[in-house]
Amino acid sequence: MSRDDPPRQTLRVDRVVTTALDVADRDGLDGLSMRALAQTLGVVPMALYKHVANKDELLDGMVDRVWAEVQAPDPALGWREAMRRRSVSLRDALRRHRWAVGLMESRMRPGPANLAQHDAMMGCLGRSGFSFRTTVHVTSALDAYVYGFALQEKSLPFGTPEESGEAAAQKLEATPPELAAMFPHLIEVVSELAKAGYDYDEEFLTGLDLILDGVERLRPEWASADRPGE
Amino acid sequence: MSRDDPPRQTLRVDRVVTTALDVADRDGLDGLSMRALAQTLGVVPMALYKHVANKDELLDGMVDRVWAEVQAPDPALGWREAMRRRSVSLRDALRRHRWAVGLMESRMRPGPANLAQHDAMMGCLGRSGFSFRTTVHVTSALDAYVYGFALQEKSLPFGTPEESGEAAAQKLEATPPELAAMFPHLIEVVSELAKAGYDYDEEFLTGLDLILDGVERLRPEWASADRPGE
DNA sequence: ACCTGAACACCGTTCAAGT
DNA sequence: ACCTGAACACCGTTCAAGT
Repeated sequence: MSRDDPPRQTLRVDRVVTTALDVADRDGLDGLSMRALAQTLGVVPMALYKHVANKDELLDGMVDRVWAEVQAPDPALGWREAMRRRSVSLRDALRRHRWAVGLMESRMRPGPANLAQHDAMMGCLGRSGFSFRTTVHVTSALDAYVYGFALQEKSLPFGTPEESGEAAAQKLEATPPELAAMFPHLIEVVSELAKAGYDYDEEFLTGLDLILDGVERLRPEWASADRPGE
Repeated sequence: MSRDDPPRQTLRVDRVVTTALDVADRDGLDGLSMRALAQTLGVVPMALYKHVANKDELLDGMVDRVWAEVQAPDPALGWREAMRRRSVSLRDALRRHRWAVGLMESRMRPGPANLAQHDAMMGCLGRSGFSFRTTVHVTSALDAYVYGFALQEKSLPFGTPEESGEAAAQKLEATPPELAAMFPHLIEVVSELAKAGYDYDEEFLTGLDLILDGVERLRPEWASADRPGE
């Protein structure tokens, strides 16, 4: 645990993690090898192992960086707006770092930013009158939704509604008629999408608000004041 | 495209994919190397390449097997029960094949079972009076939720509520007091969980029903008969 | 205190042969 | 038609050595 003796040391670890994020953002998780990272840093692969114990510890550090980018819920906004913004912020972070989606909840040693983020969630909901049980339900439902949405979004031909409409149209055109005949309902929806385009932002917010509506009904009545004030 | 000339051929591919599923279920996606798979099949690694073009095509086949395990929505049940059961079925499949969570929607060439499943979704919702827009919203919200839930569940110390309560208790005990002081709300929730345990099934269904409630309100009024009958 | 080079046990995949 | 062996360009990581 010689983590905090010489300040230069910490600085180096930071640089390694920062560069690792850059590499993963650009080349994906597959493109992030210890060797490739070392080369980007202008150093021999083995030099990295003075700063991180192994690749897993590097990933821990990277994931906590992403957590640090997520805006904590602000109780001053009222629980609903606070949850809404933090969910949007989490999705945004996962869009900036697509490689992270599958890793955010799977780390066995959650970092400080991760803990702080979850503590803020619990605090915000508890203060707003949610019971322990309901707090857990809300967190579970919201997080599942955001992770799942990010997971789907990650691999789809992303971009503007126009671009995704275009992609749907091409897919449609490339579909042989005998296949189209087998899946008429799917074809119908895809051709609607080809015309109308697909707006991920709008889609995300629709589902998010749908869940928040549901959460509202889980809330105990005695905490009916929507504004904070403890 | 010599996929269907000799029946022996197809049989072999099936066996390769089946075995690959077994290996991945047991050893995870990391444990599934072409070399390990070959060894399990009692064959030299290169022999596999007569049956699948490459590892990616193998994964395509594996993912479609998982899709085939997912119960298609049955319009005879009414849209709500149909959606509910298919969501539960999808989660179950993802629990049996934890390696699949990140792959279900990321394949560029969706297989027949995948297409059939999505066609059934669109058909069921369309028949129940959902507009094109709403059909897309419902599918997006439900799927995001199921994938995200499965993603979280995948890595958590799974098992019975008692086991997860136990795990929470241990985590709590291992937390140094100065860390606990920094995250009081989180600690509070975890200690509640340690007492009460965490029931994943109940949690999943709570969120699912919350979303289905929300979907109900998205439905056009003119389709108010809840039973099918086209 | 930090960096290096050689080495080990792995990957997916190509290519030229074997039967 | 199917299987094989050797090889190539990669992995993460250990270990002994260098400065």
